[in-house]
Amino acid sequence: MHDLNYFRDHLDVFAEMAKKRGTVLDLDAFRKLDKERRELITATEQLKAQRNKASEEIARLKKEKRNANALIAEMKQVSERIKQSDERIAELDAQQRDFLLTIPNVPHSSVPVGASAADNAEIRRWGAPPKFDFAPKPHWDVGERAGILDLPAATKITGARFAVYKSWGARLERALANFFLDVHTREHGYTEILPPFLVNTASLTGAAQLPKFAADLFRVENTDFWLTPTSEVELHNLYRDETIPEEKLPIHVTAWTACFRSEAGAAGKDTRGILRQHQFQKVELFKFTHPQKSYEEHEALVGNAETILQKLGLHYRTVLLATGDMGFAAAKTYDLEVWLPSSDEFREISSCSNCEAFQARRAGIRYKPKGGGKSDFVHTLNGSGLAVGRTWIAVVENYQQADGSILIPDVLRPYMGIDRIPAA
RNA sequence: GGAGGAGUGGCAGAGUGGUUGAAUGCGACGGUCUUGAAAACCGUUGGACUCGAAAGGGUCUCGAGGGUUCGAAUCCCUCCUCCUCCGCCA
Repeated sequence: MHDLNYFRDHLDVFAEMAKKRGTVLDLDAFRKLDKERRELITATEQLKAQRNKASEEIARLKKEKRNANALIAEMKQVSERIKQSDERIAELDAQQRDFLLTIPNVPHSSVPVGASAADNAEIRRWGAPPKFDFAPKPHWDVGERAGILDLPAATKITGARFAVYKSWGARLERALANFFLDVHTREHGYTEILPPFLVNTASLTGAAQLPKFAADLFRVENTDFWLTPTSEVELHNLYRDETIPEEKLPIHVTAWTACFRSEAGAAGKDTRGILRQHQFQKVELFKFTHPQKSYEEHEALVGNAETILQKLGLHYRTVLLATGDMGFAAAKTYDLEVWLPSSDEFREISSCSNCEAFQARRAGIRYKPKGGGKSDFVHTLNGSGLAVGRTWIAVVENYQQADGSILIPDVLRPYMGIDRIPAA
């Protein structure tokens, strides 16, 4: 959500931004609503001041045992008017809030302008595609052949877009999550968090998933609980409605959770295999930073995620998303795309965003400057470090062998206890 | 799930309809004293929004939301959270 005053004073900036992101804003309606609201607030506060003064007066008259009936009668009228105004103001507030909540963040000036993923800018590549003396198979083939992935079983138990991992496949998933957390906590200085997997409406609104993206979420019936779509929600809300002393910044946290997404708009997309699931695991990186440090922290965060891919020896590229391809809350986003040899393409495995004060404002997360002074909103950053399921795919595809076995990258061997998943 | 109890400022803890945004204590900050520190003493000390160039005004805020009233931290209703006991349970 944007700062109301800033928004009001920079409507042209937002019109321009909407154009870049490919949406339209009804700014005339906003102007009208805002004008009525402000005038009404000013008038009502004057009435309240009058009432407060009269209340003191009444108290004094009563103390002196004098008659205050005339004043009380007058205030009765005033109170009635205040009540009506307050109701109208509440209506206008709600309308204004609803409007502001649906406006996306303003892209940073370094973000390429463009309507779609085609306009994204490749920043760098690492490594090289592995060479095969046979045609590499897609992960569902490799997984099934090695007996580590059972999709029919998942369909029976739950339905489409769910997976059952078996034997070394289950072990690999667990090994990856542990490895990620160990690197981020031991080498990158993040504090490990294990949060709830169910979150409430306020948390989702604070993290900018609601009200706009309800259709992408699973909700638990008859409760205010939703299945978390990403632990970004939980980590962000760790400090909701809190003011953090500046000397505690930056705060770096990481969490492993399951993530649940309805994939409402993805019918027919990536239906084979486990690339796009209703449930997947992810290790998330999250930072609360001083506003002036957020862009250097952003680069560092992307580097933290890249480190994982490098340690695993997986070929990948780093992409700067264009305005039209960015998420709602982001001001700037890098995606990491890992090489999948079966389809000869890069696929997203991490998305690292600087949301600046956008989420912090929605959730009321401030910092108090060292020398005193006015508190201000922190900047928040999030990134996958990494998506576990997609890393599983990348390892299985990139390290598959002609005989159907799968080599284990060196860094994972202590976690797996073997150096190769045998062909079944 | 059943029965009780409680939610007040950074913390502890008063306050049950009228100059109470809130006593008092602790903490924190500034000062006096001291070679330095402690102790003692003096003073300052929530936040959000808003009008104003500033000085300085104003509104809101005692878990949340509603209600009663001229006026609510105080009375009523709903909800949330925490604590105690019982039951159930990984």
